[in-house]
Amino acid sequence: MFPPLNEQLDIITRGTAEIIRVEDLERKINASLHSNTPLKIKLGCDPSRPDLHLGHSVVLRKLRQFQDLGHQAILIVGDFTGMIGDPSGRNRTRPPLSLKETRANGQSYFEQATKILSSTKVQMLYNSEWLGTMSFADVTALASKYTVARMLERDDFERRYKAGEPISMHEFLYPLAQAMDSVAIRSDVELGGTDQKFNLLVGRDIQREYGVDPQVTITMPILVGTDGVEKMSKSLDNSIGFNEPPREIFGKTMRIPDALIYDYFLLATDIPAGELAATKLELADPATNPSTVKRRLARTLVTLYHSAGDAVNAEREFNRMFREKESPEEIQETTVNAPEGRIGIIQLLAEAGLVPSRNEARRMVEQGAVSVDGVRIADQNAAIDITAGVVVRVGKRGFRRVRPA
RNA sequence: GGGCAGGUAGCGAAGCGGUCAAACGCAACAGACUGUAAAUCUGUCGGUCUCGCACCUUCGGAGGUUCGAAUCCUCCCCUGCCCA
Repeated sequence: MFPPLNEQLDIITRGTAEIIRVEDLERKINASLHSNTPLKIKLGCDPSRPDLHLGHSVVLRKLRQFQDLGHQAILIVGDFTGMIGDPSGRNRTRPPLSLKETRANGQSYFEQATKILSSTKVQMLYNSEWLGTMSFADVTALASKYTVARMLERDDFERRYKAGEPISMHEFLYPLAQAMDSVAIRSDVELGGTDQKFNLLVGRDIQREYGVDPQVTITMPILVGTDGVEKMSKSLDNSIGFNEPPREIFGKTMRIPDALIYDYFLLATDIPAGELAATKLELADPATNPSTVKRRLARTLVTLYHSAGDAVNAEREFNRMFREKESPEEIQETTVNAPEGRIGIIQLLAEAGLVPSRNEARRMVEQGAVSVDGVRIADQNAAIDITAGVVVRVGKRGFRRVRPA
């Protein structure tokens, strides 16, 4: 039922950043073939950030490949650590979650992840199940198996330590907690981004300490965000989410720097190797207009998360807005109070929710970013007649259809 | 427990009694140019209006001194380093 070793290795190796160690992987695959049992492939999920984006898809896609080879995918929801939160002074962006929230987020994670994963060969577990029952003595015993010096090997810790930035004790516990997950489920392989390398390796060491055959760690390259600089992340606002509407996925993709086109094809789509190579050549050819390749990428991504039909529509919409410079077909509507049908432009922008403050509205008008029904409004005191309903635009992408209340 | 150094707008970082809504850099936003790319140039970047060198709310928190405080004092909270 499983493909032969070489075939498996070929697929598993493709696109990875690092495999530690390949010999272990071969050994495990052979054992799996021999006993006809699937390998357990672990992937940790962060329930505090339940919106999946293309960055997550890199590693999920790899997991999917394991599933297709007949192996068992195991998603570990880090609800236990999620409930503790992150009380370290610097990072208050991770408020503790309630049990209910972590379950809801876990469920949402699952729904999104199965846009890529096969929903049949996947198991989802919450790590509070085993971490929550550990006593302080258990934790101490676990902590005794790792040294501070080794913890400080982690780039992130080392940097912060040298820079005099705070590191809370519990942060040292996180890698150990993750490692306990690997012990608990006896994972054969753990997947993660290259930024997770340290944590994954701790898993190996701790498994060994607890008499479990150490997992193979496979790291995948980090997908750069739409800004072309930082790693893709929702909080940096440079991500493209699974759940975003077709138009957004298409538009955001078109806005990525050209240099990223190939990486996105490589890491975030599943186009065949041959096509990938052709795309590389195409991009290297000075006669190619990168925007045509980028359009193809955008269509591919929309198709992946929605449908081919949605991709066509999204592109048409895109052309309409930016090539023909017209308003989009569907615009969010609001109503605004306008005695006698007229309203000041500043008031209008503010009430329609197109700007966060009236000062911002003034600035936008001043800078020539505002138009009503396609006509630029340069006067802050302009009174707009909205009795018939108007389309108000701020900047490149802020549209709103406004009618009198 | 003791000593020292710090906590300023999204981030980094000046300011150290008035001319501070607070220099500068990054990020962000808008305009021009484009392929809604990048790069570049220009402008903006706490809030309100009667748009003024106006008013209101900000410089870890709470009080206080002063005509006047981000700047001085007191207490508290938080961070780093050193000593114990």
